[in-house]
Amino acid sequence: MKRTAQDIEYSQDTLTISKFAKALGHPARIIILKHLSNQSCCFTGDLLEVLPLAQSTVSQHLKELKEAGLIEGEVNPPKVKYCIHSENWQLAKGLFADLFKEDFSKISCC
Amino acid sequence: MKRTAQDIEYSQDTLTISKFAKALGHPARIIILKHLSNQSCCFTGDLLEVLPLAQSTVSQHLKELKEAGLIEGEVNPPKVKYCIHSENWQLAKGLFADLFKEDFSKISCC
DNA sequence: ATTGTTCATCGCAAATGTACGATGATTATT
DNA sequence: AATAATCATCGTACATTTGCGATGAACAAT
Repeated sequence: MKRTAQDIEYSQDTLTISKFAKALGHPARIIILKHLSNQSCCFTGDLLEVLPLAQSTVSQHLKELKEAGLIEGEVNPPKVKYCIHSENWQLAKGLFADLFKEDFSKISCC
Repeated sequence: MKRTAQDIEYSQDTLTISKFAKALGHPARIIILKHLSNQSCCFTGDLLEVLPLAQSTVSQHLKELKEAGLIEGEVNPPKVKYCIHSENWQLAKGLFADLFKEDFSKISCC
C-alpha cells in the first residue's frame, strides 16, 4: 500500500467513527458487545460458550474492541472482567446517530 | 483462515449489522456517505475532488458500499449517479440505534 | 470516424484481518 | 510444591483490504 502525503486529510470525527465501525465489522464482535450491553455490566470469557471460536481468537477480538475504545478490561485474577467503555460508547452512539440522521424513508433518489 | 462447521452460528441481524459496520469502517467511505446524505440526493465522482485518492480507488470504495447495500448507482451516461439506498439506510439506522440503545452514561461498570 | 469524458475492472504489491494451536503468565486451590 | 483455571501472546497460514496505474467499455461531441 503506497501512502502519499495526502492521507492526513480526514477529520477527527471521520476517523473516530470509522475506527468504531471497523471494530463493529465482525459478527463475533457484535455478539460480544451485545452481551456486554445486555449483561447490565461486566463479563468475561463465558463468551467462549456463546461464540463458535477458539479462546485465542476470542481474546483477539476482545483486544480489538479494547483498542478501538469500545470496551475496557479489568483484571480480577484469575479472571478478567470486560465492560462497555461508557464514555466512548456514548461517543459512538452519537456519531452513528449523526451519520444516520437524514431520513430517506420517503422516496429519496434523484 | 480455517473454517469449521460452526461458523453458521450468527443471527441474521448480527450478520447484517456487521456487514454495514464493515462498510463504514474506512474514513473514505464515511466521507462518501456523508456527502451523499447531505447532498439531499444523488452524486457522482466529484468525490474525486474531496478524497485524496486515485479514481480507481474511489471506484472500489463505491463498489463496496454498493455491495453492502448502503448506496445504489444509477447509470446516466457518461456519468453515474450514486444515491443512498433508502431502505437499507433505514435498516442500518435501526440496527445501530438498537445496538447502542443501552445507556452507560452514568457510572456503569461493575 | 476520431476524440474526450466518465467510470469500472484488472493486475499487482503491500498491509491487515481472521483463525488456530501452543506456550506462558498469573493467581487460587490443593 | 504441584495442579488447575483463566486469559494473553506468539507464530503460522491463508484471506481480505487498500491502493495505484493501466486498460477497457460506453457514450457525447466534434
